[in-house]
Amino acid sequence: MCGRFACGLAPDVVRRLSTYMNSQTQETILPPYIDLMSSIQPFRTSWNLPPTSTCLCLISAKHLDETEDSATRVLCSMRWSLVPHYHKGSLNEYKPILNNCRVETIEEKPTFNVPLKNGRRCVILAEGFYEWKQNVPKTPYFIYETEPLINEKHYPNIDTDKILEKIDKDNQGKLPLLAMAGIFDINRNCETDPLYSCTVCTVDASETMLNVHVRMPAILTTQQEIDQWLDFGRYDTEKVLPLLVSHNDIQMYRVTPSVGSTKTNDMNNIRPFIADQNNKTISPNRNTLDSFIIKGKSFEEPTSKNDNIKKTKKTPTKRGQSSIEDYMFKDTKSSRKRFKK
DNA sequence: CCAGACGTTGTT
DNA sequence: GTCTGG
DNA sequence: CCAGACGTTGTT
DNA sequence: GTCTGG
Repeated sequence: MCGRFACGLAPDVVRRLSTYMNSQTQETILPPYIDLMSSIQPFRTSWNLPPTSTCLCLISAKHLDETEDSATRVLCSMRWSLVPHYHKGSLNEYKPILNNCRVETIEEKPTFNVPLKNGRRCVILAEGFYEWKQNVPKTPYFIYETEPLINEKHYPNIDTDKILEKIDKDNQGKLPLLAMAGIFDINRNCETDPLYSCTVCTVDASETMLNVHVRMPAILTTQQEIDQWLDFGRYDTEKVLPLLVSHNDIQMYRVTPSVGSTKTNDMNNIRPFIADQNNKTISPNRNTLDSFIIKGKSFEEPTSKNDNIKKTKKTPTKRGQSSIEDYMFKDTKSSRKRFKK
């Protein structure tokens, strides 16, 4: 499932990271950014985005301009939590919080199938998402595909070029972005007309994800998958729904319990978190990853009777030799797996 | 015909 | 327990 | 998703 | 808007 995520990168950075090769023209294109939520609730960079907040996503440009080719992409902001096209009245009068939609039943639910028939598919961009393991006390994890930048000196409020340089150098050019498949709709009855809102498609948890939860977002992993998911002109529903499968090429670590409150929206949320012997919080404030390692703390799973969580093997950490990998769940198997219903 | 629903999650 | 706000 | 509130009256 | 139930 996906009920909270992080996107602390400025729209301009996300835009630059969304540079793509147009499959029709073979041109490298920097997509335009269109803040569709500017008059309602403009996108704000945050490491703690809950349902109903404004997020960033990619859609086909043809949704906004009929004359555009459907392979052309646009980066835009939308409300996360679908407000269906049929809803009448104000935004807040719509009670169900539709932040997720189940892939298994997407075609039998009118709320999702109608936008789907209109090709309203989007890709919601995040550095990673959070999941609370439902033990006592419940413990939050940050789940991601590519390691995010976790040195606050580098973003969000610095020069875009410098961040890109940093990603290129420290992240081997891998993009610290997760592409979650989503459905969006347009509501023209609200006083906030038109309202663009989206929902994250969910699938059964993959092996790695099962450490924490039984559902997970459908993640798109290649430019080809993103191309097909977005290009409703060339790929119909039947062709693209099979793209939405459990994905196992993810990593995760525990994060601070303070991520529970949406008031806490700083970068500490996506740093590895370690509890002390009494399971009390060691505040990650001002700590960099290195300072955890220097304290010699290991990644400890909370234990409880019902817990069958896998423990990561712990090797004593030496100063200066440890890396973020010491705090991760590791994948051992292939990146993809299909799970039968 | 009109009225009313239209959803996911987790938990029991 | 249930709703609202973020 | 989680956290936090959940209320009225009269008076300053 | 569109489907289901009465």
